[in-house]
Amino acid sequence: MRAQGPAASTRPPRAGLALARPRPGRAGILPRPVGGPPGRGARAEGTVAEDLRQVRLDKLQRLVEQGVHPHPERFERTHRLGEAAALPEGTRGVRVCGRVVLMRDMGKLTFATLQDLDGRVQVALTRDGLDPDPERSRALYQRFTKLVDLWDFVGVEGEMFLTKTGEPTVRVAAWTFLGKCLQPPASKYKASSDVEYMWRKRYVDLVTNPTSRARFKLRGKVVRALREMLDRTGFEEVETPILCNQASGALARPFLSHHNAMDMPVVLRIAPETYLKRLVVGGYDRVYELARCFRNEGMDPSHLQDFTMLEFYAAYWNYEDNMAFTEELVRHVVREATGGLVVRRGEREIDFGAQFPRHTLRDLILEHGGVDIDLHPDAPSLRAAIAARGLELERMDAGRGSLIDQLYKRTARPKLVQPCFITRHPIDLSPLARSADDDPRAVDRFQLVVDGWEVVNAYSELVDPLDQRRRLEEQASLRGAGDDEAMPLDEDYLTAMEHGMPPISGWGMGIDRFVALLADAPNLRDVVLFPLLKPVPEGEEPGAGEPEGAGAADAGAATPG
RNA sequence: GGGGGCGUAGCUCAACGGUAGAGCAGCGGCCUUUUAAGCCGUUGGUUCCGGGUUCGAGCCCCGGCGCCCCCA
Repeated sequence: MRAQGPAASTRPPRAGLALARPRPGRAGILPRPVGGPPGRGARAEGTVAEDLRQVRLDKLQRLVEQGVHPHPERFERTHRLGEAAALPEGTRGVRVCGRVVLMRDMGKLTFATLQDLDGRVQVALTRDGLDPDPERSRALYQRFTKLVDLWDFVGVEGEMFLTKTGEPTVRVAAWTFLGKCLQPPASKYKASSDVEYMWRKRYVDLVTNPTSRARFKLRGKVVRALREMLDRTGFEEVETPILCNQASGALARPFLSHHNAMDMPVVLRIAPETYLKRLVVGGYDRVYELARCFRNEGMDPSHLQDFTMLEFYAAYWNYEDNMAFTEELVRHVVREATGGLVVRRGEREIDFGAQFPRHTLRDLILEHGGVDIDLHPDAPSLRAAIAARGLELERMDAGRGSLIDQLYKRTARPKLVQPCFITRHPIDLSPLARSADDDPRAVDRFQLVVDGWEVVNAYSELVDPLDQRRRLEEQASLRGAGDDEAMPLDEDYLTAMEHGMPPISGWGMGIDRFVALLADAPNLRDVVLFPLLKPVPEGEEPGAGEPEGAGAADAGAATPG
């Protein structure tokens, strides 16, 4: 606030109105210790950002002094901004509101562009057009040009007209202040390309970046279309627990937490699967859940620790019924959400219109990796074959199922660009899937892979409680041996199964992945509103330079070493 | 875990180891049809943090923080 005019140091508190004031402990008092570094003269207090903020606070103050409420309670609009922009010339009584994102002040005429989540419209204010009385009109006009900043909210009322260049515009007869932006706006027109900034400050990203707005709009459409078709085909939506006693339904490590009142450990679910299957026991024969799930695992562009999975279960279906349904469902959603069946992804085009080809896992690995897994019924034999091909896998000491999985991910999956189904997974990797009638080592399972990403995973469910117990015991022993991805034994689930299950086919889709595919987003975090990031102590950066002196007291343990 | 990259004004970005700059935003002024309006003037810096090398560091070295990408 140096040389910033008279407003800098005077901020009389407004009686009655809770006006924001500068955060305590920020600007102001910066006692220079005696032994401070030479050369750098006494700095004025405050950063540029704080100065800009103060300018806006002062404007808000002046609005209040003019009798304007700093936080009005409502504004009745007749149209959203995009709707208004489509209105015919001459439409009267148009009331619209939104954020001011552009302003062009030409003295006695000012154009501003208002923006909301899905549209924009230009408005025009003139010095003489805001009140019959010239004096009052001028005052209202200046209130706008002097006291409204970019990113403030305003409402206007007026008539649609076309400018010389044909732009639909509201000729403003009256305007209302609706909210102040105290922070200096990020940008007038250029969206940030810094992903960290986009993720940490999503609210800014949404204002500046039309691509982001489109992605989240697409996400909404995808979810709506999924729900719509499931509801229409007789599925019931339910909600099952996120906090659980044990993690089951997938091979993954859970997040751990603790329930204080019950003094017991809890985990966050890694999948809703076993709960939904309990519901099938209870009579829900078509059931689904849009389930937030949590897996405490490594991070990469196609994995989130906190993600959304859609699971559904259909009694009396097998996995082949489900594959047919999946193809319909996916096509329906792609068409509803994108308007077509061909999706551009980077340089590639992905065609959801064609029949999805079906491959067995064995064929894919044979084709791309040169190993025939059917010739190697046990781990040592398969391991030798892999080594003979000169392939290095991350966990060569793993069991046969895991070796197959690694082999597939390494050799075949990256090559699968167009949508395709993969079937016949090894039983070791599918402890909850029904084994194939013609091959006890394989299960009745399929995955849908698009552009190298697994989007859907589904199978004919294992409904035999005795077989289930054997397989879970196997998993439990793996667990005992240190594999913390293996599944723990879930007695309650086994008991539920013993009450009887019909044939079931279950299905799961990674919503974030599917949306990212359709949105051409390189990273799942681009389709999650607020992805988890490490915190950055923002603004409260202590220890500004002086190692000794009074300022050090609040520094605490900010920087070790 | 290994390798590579990024971090400079509110925002987007410059700056051979030699005085940290531009555009936009902000502030003051002019301007009644602009479209990232224009013109004149002007303010604004902890170069992510901490050490080191050097006469001199945004740049080189070491350590740390945050983020991205790739590999196992």
